Amino acid sequence: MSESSRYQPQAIERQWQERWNDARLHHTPDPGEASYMALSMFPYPSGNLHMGHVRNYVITDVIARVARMRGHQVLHPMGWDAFGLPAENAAIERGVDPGDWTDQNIASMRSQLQRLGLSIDWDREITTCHTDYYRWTQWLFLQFLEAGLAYQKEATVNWDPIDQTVLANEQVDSEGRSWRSGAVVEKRQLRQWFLKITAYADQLLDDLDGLTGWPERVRTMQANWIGRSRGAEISFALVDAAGHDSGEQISVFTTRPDTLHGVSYVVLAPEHQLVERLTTPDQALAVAAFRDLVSGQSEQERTAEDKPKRGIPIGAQVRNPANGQLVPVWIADYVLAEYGTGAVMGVPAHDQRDFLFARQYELPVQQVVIPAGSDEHAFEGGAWCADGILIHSGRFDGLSSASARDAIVVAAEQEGWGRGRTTYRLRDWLISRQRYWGCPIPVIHCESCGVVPVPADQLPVELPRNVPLEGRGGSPLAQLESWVTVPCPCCGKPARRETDTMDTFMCSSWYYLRYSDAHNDTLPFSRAAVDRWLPVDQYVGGIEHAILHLLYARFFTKVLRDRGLLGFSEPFSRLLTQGMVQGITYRNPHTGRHIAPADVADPSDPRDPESGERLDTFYEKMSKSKHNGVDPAVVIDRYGADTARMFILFKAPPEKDLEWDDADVEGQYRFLQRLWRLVDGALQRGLSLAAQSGGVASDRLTPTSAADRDLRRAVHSAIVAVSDDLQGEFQFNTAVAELMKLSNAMGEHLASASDALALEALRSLLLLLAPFAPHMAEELWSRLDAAGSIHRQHWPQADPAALVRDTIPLVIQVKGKVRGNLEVPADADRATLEQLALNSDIAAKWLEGRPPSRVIVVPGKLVNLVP
RNA sequence: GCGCCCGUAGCCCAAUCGGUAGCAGGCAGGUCACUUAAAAUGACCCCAGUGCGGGUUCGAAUCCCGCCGGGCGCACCA
Repeated sequence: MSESSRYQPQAIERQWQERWNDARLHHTPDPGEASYMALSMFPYPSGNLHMGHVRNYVITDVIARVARMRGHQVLHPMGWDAFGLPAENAAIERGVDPGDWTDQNIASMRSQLQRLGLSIDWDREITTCHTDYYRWTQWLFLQFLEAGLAYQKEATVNWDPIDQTVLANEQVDSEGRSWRSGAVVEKRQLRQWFLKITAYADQLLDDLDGLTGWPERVRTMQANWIGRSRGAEISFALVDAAGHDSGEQISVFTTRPDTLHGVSYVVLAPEHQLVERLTTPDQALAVAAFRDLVSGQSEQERTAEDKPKRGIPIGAQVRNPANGQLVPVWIADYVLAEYGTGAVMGVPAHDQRDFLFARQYELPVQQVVIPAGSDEHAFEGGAWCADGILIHSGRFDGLSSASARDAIVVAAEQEGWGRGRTTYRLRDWLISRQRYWGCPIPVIHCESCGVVPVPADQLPVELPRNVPLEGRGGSPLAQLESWVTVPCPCCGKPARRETDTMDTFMCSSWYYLRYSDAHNDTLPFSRAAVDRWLPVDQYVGGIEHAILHLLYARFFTKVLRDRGLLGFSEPFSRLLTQGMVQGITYRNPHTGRHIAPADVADPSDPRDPESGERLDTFYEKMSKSKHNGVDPAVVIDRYGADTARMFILFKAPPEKDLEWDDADVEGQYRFLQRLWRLVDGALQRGLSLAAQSGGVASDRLTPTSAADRDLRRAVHSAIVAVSDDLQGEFQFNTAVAELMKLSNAMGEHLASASDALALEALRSLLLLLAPFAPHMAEELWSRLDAAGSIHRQHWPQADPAALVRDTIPLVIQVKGKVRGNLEVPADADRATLEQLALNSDIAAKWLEGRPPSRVIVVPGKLVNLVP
């Protein structure tokens, strides 16, 4: 008989974390038949753990723990996405070394993380800014270079004026703002490094169909981003004023070759290379003025949809290859130089943009497609953009749009004026950055030999220390003459190192592979290790990477597969995108100021502490500027990690946003205290799990009383429910609710149950609790004298016999309305159920003696009598 | 503009295949018990008919159509 005790999470959590650590409990086993990799998106080491991190890692931890208990060999690692601008900015602002700053942040975040009781194998920790990691990032870059998938080119690129570097297209949002700094990006012409992601556009798109374990919306977002459209490229021959072919051509891209006979004009992007050459002298001044006007506009202004379309003829004319008709050439602001061929054919009858343009400039509208089974379309509302039947199209008249598209492409190819072509919205990935704190691009520029890769045995190209940083223009490395000048690896003559560093998304595009073989110093990872652990069985992270990181990682995987470095095509089998953690936010609607919750005297009537004005109250993503953040450390200090974990899992389904609520945290804490007292009561009674190695002999589990039976049913239905909630879709919130339900049932029946059944219930409850509240489960397990760590036990199995009921309540409906219940034998067949229902008082009362015209029997559920 | 997701008690959330909307769960609120009192604890109670309007069905939160509200993605991509 032990003394009664109180739940004191601070003491037990610390103690168990140390013991687990000493016992190497979370050490990764050798991979086997049932290998399972659970992975959270690794964090940037800002130095502060926030609630979003906590949610991410707790979710993954529960998944890892359940997988272990189900007998899998589990790899559950963690690392740091450690290159990036915050470290460099800290260096500029405070003069600290970016490497030291980052290492300190990592140390502090690691210890914050460890307080959560995560079952992470820290032996495989990786840090992208350490040479033992980025050496391999460079090595992989050279693989891309060798495969012809990395190249330099002069291009119009996005320049972030705040962060003073270029950005990839994926890193600029639809408003033209940088994903990091929020600044509106500028366009600059620069020579930059690119990875040829477009070479994999088809695979990246087509393989999305196989990613059935991914949220639909992430797949849709990637498909939209890749933006494949199939169509044709068609050449229009230039014709001079005298009517003779000049020998030059304009090539347009269209998805609607079936509308070719309806072309009224051809439009070039104002930046198109041919514009200067084709403009006739009489139009030269006007065209130059128009081009100036357009180039002075931001992309935002230019692509705003409600803006009127503007254009100007350049004086040239071209011949429509399908019907020989001569049409004028224009330039217009709505045509983009970078997409397709930078030129389009104007078909006002069948394209809304062309229609508006033609209206404005009084260009002819020639209808060539009509709705099937109808007369000609009226053009009051706009263009007819759907498919139909061709008219005014010579030999193609009468064909459907779909077959005309094929037929016209065939004709074009045979007659040499066009071909089928597919274009993409996706652009090659711009990976060079003009910043210091990144992975150096391992190439050397030699005047005689050109771009020379740094030989693999000379990797890593180490980032020099003590570089002066002021964050103003140009690559900081370029100023370090002693570092830049090196002998060419080919010819030995003096040459210059590349001074740009890589986009940090390069580092995060392959880190998940490194975990499989984290200490390999001859390769980034061995093929055997990576193929045994990967693809990641369950990946967990925020939706903000739906395109960025997740697209790049998929691209890397496919390239490395084609290089023979790994044997799979997709890196992440299943993806869970967790929702945001939101804090309660108070804002003064007039001043727009955010007020900290601590300064709000009465939350039921929130007032501005200064002016007394009523405040708006809502939930928003936690952030410093809104004063709505909750520090995980404070919560853990007060309630313990188990409460924090339970709350976060319980409060909302994992993929939905979670509203932080202190009262609910309190409630979760109370639940854990209830569990503690429940087990404490069992200890008072003298119960012990010491004698049980594999469980209780089954004959002793045969319930002999109603309380026993109810208890056992509650236990086993909880096992079924929690197991289901953790299978397939993860529903942690309902799983925790099931634990509460079970503890309620145990509170009711445990005292009157036999020792054997009470122990079975306690044992099951703790096993089910273990992934969620690992410290408490372990502590209570040990207090009950059970052998070994609870985290080395098998997940409990439900006994179907315990779920069987003798009788069940049968719902009696009359005309679909519930009119009463009938207690019936659980195994009764349809006919019996029908008879029981018909003979019941309920039937007598509601049918008033008339026999029903129809009887619907749903065994185990209900009987519906339809009069 | 196009596409996708969501809307259930005061609040957060449940509800296999369409089958008793809450003996799923929690928070908040109320009453009572215990206590000198309070906290803690326990027991009980209160609260929606599923955003709105139609339809299909014996039966709809669930399926279909149209609205309203909120969120997200794409957006002059030819």
